[in-house]
Amino acid sequence: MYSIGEFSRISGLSIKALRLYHEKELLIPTLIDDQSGYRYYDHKNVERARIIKYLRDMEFSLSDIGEILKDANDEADVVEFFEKKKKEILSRIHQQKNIIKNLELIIKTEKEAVMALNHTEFEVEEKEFDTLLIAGVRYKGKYSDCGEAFKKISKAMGWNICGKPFNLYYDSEYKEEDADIETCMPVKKGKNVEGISVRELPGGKGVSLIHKGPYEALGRSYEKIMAYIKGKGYRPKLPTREVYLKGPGMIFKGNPENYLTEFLVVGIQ
Amino acid sequence: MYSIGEFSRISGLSIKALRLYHEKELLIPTLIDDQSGYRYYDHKNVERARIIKYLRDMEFSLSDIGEILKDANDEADVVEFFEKKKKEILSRIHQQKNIIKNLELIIKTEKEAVMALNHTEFEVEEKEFDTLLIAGVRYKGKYSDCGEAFKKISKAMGWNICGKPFNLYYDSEYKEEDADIETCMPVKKGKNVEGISVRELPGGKGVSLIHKGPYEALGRSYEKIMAYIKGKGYRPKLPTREVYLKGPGMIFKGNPENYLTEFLVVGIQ
DNA sequence: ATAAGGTCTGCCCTAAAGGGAGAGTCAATA
DNA sequence: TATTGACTCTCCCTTTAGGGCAGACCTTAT
Repeated sequence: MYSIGEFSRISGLSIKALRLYHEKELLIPTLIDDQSGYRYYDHKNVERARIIKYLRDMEFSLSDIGEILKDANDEADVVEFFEKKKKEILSRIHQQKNIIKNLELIIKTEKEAVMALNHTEFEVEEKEFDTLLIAGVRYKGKYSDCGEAFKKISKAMGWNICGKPFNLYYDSEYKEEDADIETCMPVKKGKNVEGISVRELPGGKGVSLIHKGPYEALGRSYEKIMAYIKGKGYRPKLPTREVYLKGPGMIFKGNPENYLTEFLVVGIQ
Repeated sequence: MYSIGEFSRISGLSIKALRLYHEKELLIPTLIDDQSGYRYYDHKNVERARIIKYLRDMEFSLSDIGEILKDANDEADVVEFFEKKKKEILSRIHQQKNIIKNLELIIKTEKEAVMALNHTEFEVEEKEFDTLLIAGVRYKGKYSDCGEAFKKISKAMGWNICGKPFNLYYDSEYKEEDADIETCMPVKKGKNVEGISVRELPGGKGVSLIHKGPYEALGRSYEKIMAYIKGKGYRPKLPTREVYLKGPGMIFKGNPENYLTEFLVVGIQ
């Protein structure tokens, strides 16, 4: 006969747990002293304690364990409990993996933004651009309409999206209203659906300038890149691109002073 | 201005949750009517509610969310929270995968036992046996000593074990005490360690008989297989094998009437 | 006898709400 | 204006599997 402390050391279950299991009638001491109320356990309890501990380690609830111990005398009878538990855990894992995907998306976005902030001088650069598969929605309207277009593309393309969102501007002049805009996202694959065109955007030689700061001040950087192009005698090809490297995030609006936008004129001659 | 019910529909948070978030000062209504105590929300609360819901979906605790909303104004500031959360979830997934492994082990064992119970007639069969890589512990003693030997092998071989445990009997006669026994488990790979020999067990033509019932009654099946061998004029080769297809399980002792043991005499001539 | 240490019950605490009681409030209708 | 029905308020209890603590009681050794 073991006192509760000894039995706790034997079974690896805490005293509190043993008292709880007694209360829930999962593990009833062999003897309870009438006078003192002391619980005494013997070797027959060891086996049952081992089973309970094992099932707790498998994360069965106490009520499940109660049912298992009540209904089952043989491993064969618990298989259905185990199958059910397995399914539960698998679906839990699935859910957690989705969360991780979401977390990683934001982590990655931020890391890239920090890299961009650290490693560029925000000067005009000439670069070679690859052809890019994109999903785009083209419309005439205002810049601010692009939010809705992004939502539409996100919904339609889901996990196929593989890069930063951007706008293509088809007007050769600056237009406040009624501008000819195509809102785009790079994709791995995808099909044309109502209003969304999936196609290749040609690459080639181009110039790039990263703009740091609020969107209201984009004009200055626009002038700068155009002045560079003119200075070099290039003839810019439409559409121009505006890539939103870092803007208002999925969670916070963020500080507009840290927004990063990349102007691209691809296909200079 | 929205009442709590309207705001609940807008934000997708339950009324109970909104009241809780108010109490925890995570989401404070724009106006609280002095007379009635009614909470009123406006559009400025919508954004914060969206963030809170998003973070709850990522399974952040309310206190974490409080810290995030207090300390951070920008996505960049939350990256460390996200990294930490990601680590937590990954370790949780790891743990759950281990549980699943354990569950599957028992499920598989039981399914195989059920198959064995259904598909054999418990008659002597002649079969061809493959060579088997095993880890074995050899000793002189009683049958009941094998439990400890199995524990030793399990501990040393871990996840390399790939089949049912069995004993090899090297005595040509039945011995109660001081029998020459080798306790074995099939393994995928492994090295000789103190007391455990990892090697190939030769296969070949052999006879098999499955015994259903308690170990005490093994004698009858032993006689049966020996009678068969004698009747065919085979000369049995030592050691004989006793494979424990289903015995007392990891959880329950089970019903001995359903224990399954396979006798094998491999290498008949 | 006394002291030390073990054990008892009972109460409160955790996280994130959900459920319900009983009272008060708002808005529309008769 | 009165009433009705739908909302909302606060307060309290419940969930899980125990942990922590207080004050009382018990066992065992010296």
